[in-house]
Amino acid sequence: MRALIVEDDARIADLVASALSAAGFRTETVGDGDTAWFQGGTEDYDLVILDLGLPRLDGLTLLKRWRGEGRAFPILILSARGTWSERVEGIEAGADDYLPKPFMVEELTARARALVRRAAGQVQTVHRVGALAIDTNRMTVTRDGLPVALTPLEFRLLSYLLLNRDRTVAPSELLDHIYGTEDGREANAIEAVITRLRRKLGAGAIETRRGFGYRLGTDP
Amino acid sequence: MRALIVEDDARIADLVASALSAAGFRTETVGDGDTAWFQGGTEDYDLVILDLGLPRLDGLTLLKRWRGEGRAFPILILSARGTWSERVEGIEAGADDYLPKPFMVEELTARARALVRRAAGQVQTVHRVGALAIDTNRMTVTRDGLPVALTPLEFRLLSYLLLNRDRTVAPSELLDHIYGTEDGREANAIEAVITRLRRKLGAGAIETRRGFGYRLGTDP
DNA sequence: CCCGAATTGTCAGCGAACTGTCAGCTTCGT
DNA sequence: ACGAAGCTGACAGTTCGCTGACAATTCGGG
Repeated sequence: MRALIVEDDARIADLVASALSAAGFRTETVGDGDTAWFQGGTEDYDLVILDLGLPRLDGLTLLKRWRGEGRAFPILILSARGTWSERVEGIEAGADDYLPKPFMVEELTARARALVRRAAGQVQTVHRVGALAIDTNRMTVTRDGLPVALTPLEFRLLSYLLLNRDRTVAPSELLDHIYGTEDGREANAIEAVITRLRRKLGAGAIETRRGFGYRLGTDP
Repeated sequence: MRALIVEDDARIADLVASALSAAGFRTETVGDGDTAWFQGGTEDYDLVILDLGLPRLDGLTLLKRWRGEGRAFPILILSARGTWSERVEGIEAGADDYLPKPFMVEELTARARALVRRAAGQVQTVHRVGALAIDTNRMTVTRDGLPVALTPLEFRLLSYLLLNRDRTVAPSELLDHIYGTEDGREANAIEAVITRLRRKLGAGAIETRRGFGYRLGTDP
């Protein structure tokens, strides 16, 4: 889960970032509208937290432009001015939810989760790769139709490979994405997880490209 | 099955309309209280979805007027402001159910179906899961035919798992849905309720997927 | 208004599952 | 054939979830 935080007040940005991190998101923060426009236009996020009072490019304008471009990520608006008409305006412009400041962090994380769930519920979440069927919504995996029990870490790793199944993913990249920005594990940790995954999914499920990294196996 | 959707936000109205259509309803949408009052007064519906924040005629007033006229269709209230007192007020005014925004469309359709069934006098609200029979209308549970006494909290938790029985529900999601947006409990509170439920329903009734969450046991 | 019972949140200890590390082995590319 | 990269089994530290006990809160009745 990747979240973009668009907020010029550094204190609030930090608050939001730590709250979302605790809720399982990986967060990136930008402080002005121009940068946000660029980031949101080129990267894919699962959630965007958008402050309306921004320097250089107004939040509402930014929102409309993104939607005009067909960007579909869920957007949650933060605003100091909590009037009803402004809320309606935000929703009409394509926001998915609206939270007036000041807010409780619990409420923020609760709504963030709800948004992501809602967005996820509307897309097809079953992906087939060889003999595997991976349901990212129910968080289940079957192999030749039989359910396979994965641990959370294994599932996260598999999901990331699935998300990038068209290319080879370097171990260092896996380290970055599977774990938060926490303290560093030895690179070998990834290999251990790969081994455990292969034991459960079959040897051909994940292929190694020596010197580069891993990718989902195209065939058994 | 004919449903009237009273909602001024076009995006939400569309969402609700498509969800109900998929659930087998014929839908009509109106965007303000006056028109709704006319439609609901002259036509017969099997279900009305009512937004409280309406232009021209407030939702609650509309509801009371309809009931005062003897209109008996089931009414499901949608509201952004999810306070408990408001919910009580809506129910007292004659609403049959209440759903706070943001909501999941699955939950909406599930409740809509339940309302219609209830109104039709078909007591088809008994769900069977393994040895359990759960009556969401009379709020009773039997295990192998013998009644089981659940506390309100236990029943709410069980109901939510029942509503989402096809997937694994994260503890944090349970926290969000079982309790209002009230002050935060420790996550451990959920575990305590689960333990008490298992003692009453049998160990296999609720299964744990470590690291992911809970789901209703498919079999003993 | 007070008392007792039922309900429900919190805490601490325990056991099991998860996962990082290490050491030795295998495999691959040159 | 050799070295580096990757694999894997074993092991141990840590986390996660379960549960019994207790406390706080709610609710109903007298």
